[in-house]
Amino acid sequence: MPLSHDILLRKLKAHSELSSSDIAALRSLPDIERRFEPDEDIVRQGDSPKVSAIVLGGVVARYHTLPSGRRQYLSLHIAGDMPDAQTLFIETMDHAVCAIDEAVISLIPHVALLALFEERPAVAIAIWRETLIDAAIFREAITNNSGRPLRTRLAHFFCEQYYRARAGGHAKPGSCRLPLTQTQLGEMLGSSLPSISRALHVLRRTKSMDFRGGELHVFDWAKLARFGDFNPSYLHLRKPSRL
Amino acid sequence: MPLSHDILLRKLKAHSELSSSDIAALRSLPDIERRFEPDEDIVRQGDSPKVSAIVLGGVVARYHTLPSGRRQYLSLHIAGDMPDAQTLFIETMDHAVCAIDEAVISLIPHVALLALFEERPAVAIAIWRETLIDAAIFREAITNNSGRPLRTRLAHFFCEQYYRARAGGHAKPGSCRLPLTQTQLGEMLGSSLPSISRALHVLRRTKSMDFRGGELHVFDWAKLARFGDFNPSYLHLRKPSRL
DNA sequence: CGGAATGTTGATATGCCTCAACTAAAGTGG
DNA sequence: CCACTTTAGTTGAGGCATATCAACATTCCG
Repeated sequence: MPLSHDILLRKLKAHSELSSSDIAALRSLPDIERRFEPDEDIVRQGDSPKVSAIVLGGVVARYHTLPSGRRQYLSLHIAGDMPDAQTLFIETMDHAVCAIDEAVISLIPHVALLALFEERPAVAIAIWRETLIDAAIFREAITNNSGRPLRTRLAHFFCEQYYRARAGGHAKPGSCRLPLTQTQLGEMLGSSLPSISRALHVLRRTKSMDFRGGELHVFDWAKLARFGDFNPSYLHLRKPSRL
Repeated sequence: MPLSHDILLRKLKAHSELSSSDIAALRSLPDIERRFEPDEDIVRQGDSPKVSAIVLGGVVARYHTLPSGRRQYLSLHIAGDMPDAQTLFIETMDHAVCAIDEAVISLIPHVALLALFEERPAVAIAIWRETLIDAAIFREAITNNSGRPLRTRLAHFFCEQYYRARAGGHAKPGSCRLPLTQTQLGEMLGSSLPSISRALHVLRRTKSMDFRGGELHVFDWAKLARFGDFNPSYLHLRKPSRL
C-alpha cells in the first residue's frame, strides 16, 4: 500500500468523487519509485513506455524539440500530476517529459492501471477527467502564447503555476516553488531570455509579485491576476482556492 | 440506426480496434441532427451541455474569447470529429464551439454515451483516445504558434488541415475544403490579417500550394511539409496517409 | 578562489502590428 | 441586370515589441 498514491488521490479528489473502495483499489496499485536529476528525461519523444508516471516531488515538464534544436516546453507538472497518462492509450510519445529540478516519480505499470479501470470504472473516469483538464491547460497555453503581449503572458503563467500549487497544497502562504531559469521561461512562453528578463522587471515593478531563486512570491494576487488576464475556470477545480 | 454514426466510426477506426458488437452498439446510439449557420455557436463558454456533438459535415472550430473581444481559435474540426467530447466528464465549457461554414452536427445525449461506455469499454477507450489525440493537436499548436515564424506557422497549419482531411477521406486529390477567411487564419495563428496576407503570398510563391475561395490546394506536399516543419506523427493515425 | 551558469543591460535589427487607402469579389435590392 | 453595399483581400508607411548580438554583472558551486 504505497503511501505515495495518496498524492495522486488528493489530486483526483479535487475534481472527482471516489468511493472508499475506489480509493482502496487505487492505494493497492503496485509502483516503483524513481529519482531523476535536473534536466534528465523521464520519457523521450518516440518512446512507447509500459508504465505511467505520477509526480511525487519536484517539478517535471513536457516539451517538444524543434528542428533548430530549440526546446518548446508545453506544460509544467507538480506532485499529484500524471504527465504521461496518455501513454496508456497512445503508444508513441509525440513529446518528451523531463525533470526540471530533482524529481521523484512513481511509475505504475499500464497493465495494473488498466486492470484497475476495468474493476473500478470511477477511477478510469477520474483519470480521464485529469487528461481532459490537461487538454484545457494546453488550450489556455495556445491562447496565452498566441494572443497576449509578453508581460501579460508571463503574469498569466505565474498565476497558473501559483494557483495550481495552492490547489494541490504545495504552496507556502504567499509563495511557491518554481525552479525555472529565465531561459526556460523563454522556452515556455516562446520568447528570448533578454525579453523575459525585461518583462520580469515590469512585473516586479507592479509590486504584485517577485520571482527569484526558483521561488515565486505573490504579494497581491488580485493585481497579478488582473495583470495576467487570469481566470482559473479552465482548471476545473471544484472548490476554487482562496488566495 | 442512424447512418450518421458511421462517420464517427470511421474516425475511431483510424486509431482503435473495435469488435463487431462494439460497432453495433455504437450504431444504435440515439441522436438528433442539427444544422448550424456560419459563425453560429454550437456550445458557448460557461455552458453545461447534456449532449455531445459529432461533426457530420462542414467545419467547426473551438475558440476562446479574450477580454479585448479578440477571438483565439484553438482547433478546427471536420466530419467524424467530436469537438466537445470533454463535456462528458467536465461540466463547464472553458471555451466555445462554433460553426465556421454551414455545418451539420449529430447530438448524442451524454446518458446514452455513458451507458454505452459501461456496456462496451472498448468504445470508451476509443473515445478517450480520441480526446488524447485532440490534446496532442493542442500541444502541437502551442509549439507552432509560439516557436515558429509566421510563414512556417501558416504552412504547418495548412499541412495539418490537409493531412487530417485526407486521413478522414474528406479531401479531393490535391485539395481540400478550408472555409476560412484570412481574418480567421489570423485568429487561429495569433497574427493580423495583413501579415497573413503577406505570408500567404510567400507560400504561394513556393508553388507548393494555393489557398483561395475556401479551398486549399496542395501541389507539392513534400515541399510544403518541409517548409512548414510538419511531421504528422502527433496525429497518431495508424496508417499514415499516402500523399 | 576560480569557473560556469545565470541574469542584466545596451545597441541594433527585424518581423509583425496598426492604420489607412484602395481593389476585388460577393451579395442585395431596384 | 446593373448600381449599391458589404465583405474580403492587397498593399504601403510608420512604429513598436521582441529578437539578436554582445558586454558585463552576479550568483552558484566545486
